[in-house]
Amino acid sequence: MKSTIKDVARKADVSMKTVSRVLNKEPNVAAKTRERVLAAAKELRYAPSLAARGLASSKSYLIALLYDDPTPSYIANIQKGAIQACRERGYHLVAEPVHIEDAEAGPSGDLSADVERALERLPVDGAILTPPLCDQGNVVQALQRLGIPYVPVAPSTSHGDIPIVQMDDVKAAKEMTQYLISLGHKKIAFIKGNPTHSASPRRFNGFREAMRKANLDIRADYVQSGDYHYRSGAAAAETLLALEDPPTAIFASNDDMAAGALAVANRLGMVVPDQLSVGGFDDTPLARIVWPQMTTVRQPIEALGYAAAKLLITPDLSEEAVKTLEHDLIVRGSTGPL
Amino acid sequence: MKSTIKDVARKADVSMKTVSRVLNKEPNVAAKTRERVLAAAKELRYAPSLAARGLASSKSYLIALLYDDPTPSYIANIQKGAIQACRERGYHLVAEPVHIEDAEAGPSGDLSADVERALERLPVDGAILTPPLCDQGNVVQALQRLGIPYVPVAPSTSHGDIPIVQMDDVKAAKEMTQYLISLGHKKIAFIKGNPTHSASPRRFNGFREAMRKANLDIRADYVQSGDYHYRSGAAAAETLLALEDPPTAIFASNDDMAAGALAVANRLGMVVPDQLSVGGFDDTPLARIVWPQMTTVRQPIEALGYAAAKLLITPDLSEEAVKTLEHDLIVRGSTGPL
DNA sequence: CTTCGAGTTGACAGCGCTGTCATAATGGGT
DNA sequence: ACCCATTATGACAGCGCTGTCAACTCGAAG
Repeated sequence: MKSTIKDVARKADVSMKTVSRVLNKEPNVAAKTRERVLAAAKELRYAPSLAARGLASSKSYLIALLYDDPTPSYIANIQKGAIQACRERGYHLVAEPVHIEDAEAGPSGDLSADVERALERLPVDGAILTPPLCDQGNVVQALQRLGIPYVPVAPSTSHGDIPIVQMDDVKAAKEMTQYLISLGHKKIAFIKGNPTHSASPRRFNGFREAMRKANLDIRADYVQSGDYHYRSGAAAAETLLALEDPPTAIFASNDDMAAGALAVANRLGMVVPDQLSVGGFDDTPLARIVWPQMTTVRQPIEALGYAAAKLLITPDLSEEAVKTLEHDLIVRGSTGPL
Repeated sequence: MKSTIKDVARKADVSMKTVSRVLNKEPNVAAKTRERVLAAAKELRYAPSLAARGLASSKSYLIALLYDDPTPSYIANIQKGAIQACRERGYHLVAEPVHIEDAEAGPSGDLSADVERALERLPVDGAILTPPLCDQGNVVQALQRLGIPYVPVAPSTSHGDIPIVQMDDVKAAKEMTQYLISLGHKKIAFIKGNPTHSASPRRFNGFREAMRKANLDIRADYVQSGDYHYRSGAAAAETLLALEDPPTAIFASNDDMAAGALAVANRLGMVVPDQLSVGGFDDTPLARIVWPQMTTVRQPIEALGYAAAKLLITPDLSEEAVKTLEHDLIVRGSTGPL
């Protein structure tokens, strides 16, 4: 039923090794031989056994995606991109959720144990480390101890010479802010995200830079703290809009919080964007569901996943260590001229 | 560095085979020997190589999750449950997205080719088939041809003797409807979902049954068609609320559409739930974001994934072929007495 | 016509584990 | 004390593939 290399070799009248060479695109195979082998393989519907191949070559053709599900849609997109890159190269993607909470239990780092337990039996060829895991020292150490190459996605901490993929949060936040300023807004509020998330300070910095550059000062009461959840965005907006001199624009550092702000504004009877502009970040599905549809920043999430997997499978030494992918400012109805 | 069975065997002063027996929980090993082996394995931090094990036993310890991403959060939850089941049993989960659209291109079924290409090289021990893939004949055939056991999650079509996991959509929809009726509603509208999705007719049937049972008739203009997206729910609600004799309750067959309905009601200045009750289905994150928070049905999605993976790894012959998991009616603020 | 090297191919071992089967130890019944 | 059934253990082959290295082919240079 299931054909092996041996069958193909016999059919093509060559040695198993030659078949192997053809299948692995090794050099030094006569074109004619290659064709013959390829034809035989095709006819027999031959598919190599990853297990055997892995055992013999100590490669597994497996990439692990390590994550701690904060935002499912984020991971889903990373996964989508990563799988595409894997498919194109004959690899497969195993999903490995890791719970940071577990780690808090013990000082020795249950978290890294979690990673090790999951990966030491499965000899993956590489791991994609998504935020916030990429900033967990013990996870990184576990990976290094196991000798598994990894690519951090959007890490905040430095990873030495290891290549990383990321987007430019600072620049994106700056662009959003500049866009709001260009609409005539001067009283712009900012809702910060969860400080443990590496992107939070970067987004705030982008906001700050843009404001400084435009010579607008940032009032302390215009800067609210949130935790990336809807509710915190709503709470922040309530505080902001209850101020004596409320802002004319709110830039929330993610869509959920922006949606919360939008809902509060709507409830207070404010007309968006005439009386208040609201900007978000991430371009989640929610951004198109709320009314009015939200102006936000589209992260190249899928592309990040793709780039990370690709980097793992075919390390591109020619490229620089830090791969920064482009974002987009998506202008929709929640922002307007003052 | 990496220890093998040989090392453990030497350390425990037994044969490799005995180590293997202990590790695989085979019978006929003296308790004392078992302990010795276990201790040695632990000390050496021994982890079996899945590749070698797979090659020798023609098992891969890999389960595939086949999906065609209609709702990312649905798959994310299935995946979460499935991975948990896998972890508990030393298995791993490989994610394999399959695009139905591709299949529409050719009549021969590019789709099944997609599946085959992905799985024939990776000898997974089983596949979890999520909707809507579980209703695609060619996918099922491809799996059968490859001899890969599979468990369909919430399929609409029959799968013979193959065990399936599902929830009872009919019953859940019935319960929601009965709940609305118990609040005093008689004029209840229903927004149908995408008819190609297997759950759609089931949910409508549940609604119908409950109405019939309560001797309430279903006005034709109270039944709207949607496609499970927010926008279609909004459109349906606009139609419904513009009727001369509008309904007092709207039951949308998923949360996105219910959210659309809710938004329309809010925009029209209707007070929910005083003037209109809205029920959803799925308990997505959105259900808690909208205002008022939505009454909905919580699907046991994660549990479905868990059960499917478990069934694949350890087929429980004692249990019946159809495993129906319990849902919950989650009552929140979007529904109230008439 | 020989020599040499690049290009091409194959024989063989072995990756780490488990299945098979043979062997050894154990223990209860006579 | 002896036998046999049962349980416990080990030797060995081989899963399907690839790495190593030796061997062979062939045209160009000497």
